[in-house]
Amino acid sequence: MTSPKPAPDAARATEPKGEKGRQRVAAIMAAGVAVFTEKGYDAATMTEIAARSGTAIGSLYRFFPSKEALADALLLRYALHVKNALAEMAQQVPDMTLESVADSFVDFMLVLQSQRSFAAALVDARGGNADERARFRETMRGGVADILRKAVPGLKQAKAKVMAVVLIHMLKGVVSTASEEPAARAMLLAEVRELVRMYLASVSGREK
Amino acid sequence: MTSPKPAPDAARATEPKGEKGRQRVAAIMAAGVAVFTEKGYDAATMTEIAARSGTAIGSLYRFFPSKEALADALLLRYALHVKNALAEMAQQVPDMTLESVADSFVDFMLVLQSQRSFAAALVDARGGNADERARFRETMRGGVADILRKAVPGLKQAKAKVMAVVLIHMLKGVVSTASEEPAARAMLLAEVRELVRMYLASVSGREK
Amino acid sequence: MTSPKPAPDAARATEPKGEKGRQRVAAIMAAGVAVFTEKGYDAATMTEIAARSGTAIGSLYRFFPSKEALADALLLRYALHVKNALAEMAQQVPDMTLESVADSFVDFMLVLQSQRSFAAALVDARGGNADERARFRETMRGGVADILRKAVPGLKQAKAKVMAVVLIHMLKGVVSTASEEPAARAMLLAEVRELVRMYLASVSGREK
Amino acid sequence: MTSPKPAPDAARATEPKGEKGRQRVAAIMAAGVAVFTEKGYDAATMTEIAARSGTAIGSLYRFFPSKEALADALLLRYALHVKNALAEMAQQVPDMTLESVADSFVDFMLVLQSQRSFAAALVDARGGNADERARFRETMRGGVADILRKAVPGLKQAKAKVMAVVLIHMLKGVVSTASEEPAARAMLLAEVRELVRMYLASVSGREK
DNA sequence: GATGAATGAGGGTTCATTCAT
DNA sequence: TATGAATGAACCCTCATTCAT
Repeated sequence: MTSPKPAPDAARATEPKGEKGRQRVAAIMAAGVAVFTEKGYDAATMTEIAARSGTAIGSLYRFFPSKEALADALLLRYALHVKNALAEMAQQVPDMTLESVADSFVDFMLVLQSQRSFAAALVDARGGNADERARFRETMRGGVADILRKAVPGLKQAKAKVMAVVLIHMLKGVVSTASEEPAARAMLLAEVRELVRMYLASVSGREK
Repeated sequence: MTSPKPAPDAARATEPKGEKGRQRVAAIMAAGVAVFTEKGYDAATMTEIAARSGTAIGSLYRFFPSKEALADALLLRYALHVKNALAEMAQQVPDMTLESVADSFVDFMLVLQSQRSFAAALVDARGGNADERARFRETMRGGVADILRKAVPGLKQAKAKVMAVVLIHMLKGVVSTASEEPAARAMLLAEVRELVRMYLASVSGREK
Repeated sequence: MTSPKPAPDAARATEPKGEKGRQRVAAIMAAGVAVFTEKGYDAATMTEIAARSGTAIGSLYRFFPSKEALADALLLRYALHVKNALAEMAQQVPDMTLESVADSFVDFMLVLQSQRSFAAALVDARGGNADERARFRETMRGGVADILRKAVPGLKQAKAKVMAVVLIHMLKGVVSTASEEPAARAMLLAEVRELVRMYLASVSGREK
Repeated sequence: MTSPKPAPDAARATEPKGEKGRQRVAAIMAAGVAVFTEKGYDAATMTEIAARSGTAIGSLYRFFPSKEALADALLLRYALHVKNALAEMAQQVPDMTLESVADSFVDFMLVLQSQRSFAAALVDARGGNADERARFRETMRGGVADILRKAVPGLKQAKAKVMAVVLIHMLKGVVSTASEEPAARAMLLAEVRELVRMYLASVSGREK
């Protein structure tokens, strides 16, 4: 299911030869995440991404043939990251209480954090390829739904899917807290944590 | 706290003289909402907004001295709208059960719906002035917190504020459902409704 | 047959309102002819055309929304010019000897001259829209064929068409002479003149 | 008159050492002809020429220090080709009738055909060095003029030169036919053939 | 010598904003 | 005051050419 060529045309040139190339690509992607996050897809300029990554504009285009291709590659990488993290989490679910699962979800978002906020700029906005965005959403929902079904025995597939959507949305709130003041932020996180626990607990009861 | 000049420089020229001027401004704002919603802040062009509102580009600039000013004015008007709606809701809270309050919140978002999706283009994205966006957020949070404190006697100010932030985030999920298929959407809405009820109910118990 | 909107999308904005606009368009077209002639379609730059016509680049694009549109408009105008000139010539043919007709063809090219050499840059090269080029060629061939049939009674349609193609090609030679030294040029023109006469005379004999 | 270094700076590095180098150069030139023909001088890219010839871009630049140098070298080679062909033809002229000579000219163009159409991309367009183009033209004219003087005894040098120019132009028409439909093309070729015969015959009479 | 990654000037095009009419 | 033609900075992207390996 995880083919070696994940995205046919997303990042045509993301496979540099030498070590140097890899570093360059990494620098570009880092700068891309930064700029897309700060400015959003439209307002981000390839020139700035090039400058911030210490790359000549021409070089940037050698690795990513278009702005959209760069956004897609970034999104794809993030999607893979998330997918793996969710898969890993899924394996540990059997040994966890429902509460720990809830907390794990929140922690999961906290870890993604910075990367996540950039994803918001690309996924929720008009950034990059629409298919790529849809694919990403599906990956995320599927992964979360899987975990839910393992955490809550007897949970029906359809119900899990719906819950996943709602849960993911709630978790996005975790990321939003980043822009709050530290004091307020701590309280917000605690509140979200509580809410997520409550949500999971409630299903367990309802689905029983 | 609410000074008579809510937005210092948001819409410097929004005070037209005659009836005609008011119509102009209304037409421009309507077109602005439409175009910003469809294309997002960056991709929206002043030229199109002018065209759609039947206004000459020069006239548009007489009323709104910049693209950002237009976005700010739109946001401000929306904020007022929301503020009033929340205030109205606040008055009815005393006679309502907690459950009805929860439902009202969801219905409130469903009513905003279309306007809301445009706000997303401006608030959550980088559209317009940052201060204006912050002000909007504060208005929203304050209004919701007020309602919460009326609905849940004994709820502390600080707690109410935190809950408001979380609740608002949850409610944004209502708007997101607009992009889902009808069938899935109905289920999602029901789920969110349930969650909001649960959230309010839980506080009532806890805070007691 | 000559509809008021000759080319549906060739020069969308070539109809300026005021006298000033007309002057501007004229200046742009003149500069366009000059630059396309000197550099050829590909090497010509919109920036230079703008500069030479004393127009800001943005203004140039108001009148001609793309480089191709400009080339097409130029070609269209030239085609119209040629069409009219040929039509006019056709009317005079009945009263002319075959020799005068031959000379008229040559003179016709001499008059076009400068315009013609630019057309070469657009018609014979890859300049502008392919359809536009094909249309132009057909116009030219049709016009010349008509004249031939009037000048040579009994000339069959098919034969006239073939002759037109050959004749047009010969006449292009008239334009090429422009790059020769004056002395050599005069001789060349005389030679071509003679050849054209001979060509027409020969058909008269053959077709008789 | 024909110095051993015909083109001072045309192809500075066209003298490879080993057999391998010669193959390289041949491959590059072949690819150059192909790409220039297909795309025209401007649209042709050095990268594509390198790729099609299986050469690294760096190597291509070792042999041909610039795009213009490559075009010039190609043109030079073509000029030599034409020169030889004309010289060969010149030797056979004494035993030929004027009609056969005329036909030979047409056949000559038909043989060049493909190569010729590429030359058009370079000679008639702005490809490569202007001097190189002038030199090529002179070569062609001289060769044709020589043949004419052998074919038509008593033909004066100056007259031969003028005729050569006209004749060459007519012959270019042969190449243009390539873009016509087969049926039309055959008729066109026949017509041109007839015209060339007529032209040569006419001089014989006049110059007598 | 061969290679191809790196460079950056320059090209076509858009659009927020201004200002003469 | 209303208008919309005019402006030009800035954007995305290409490609001839260089040079470190």
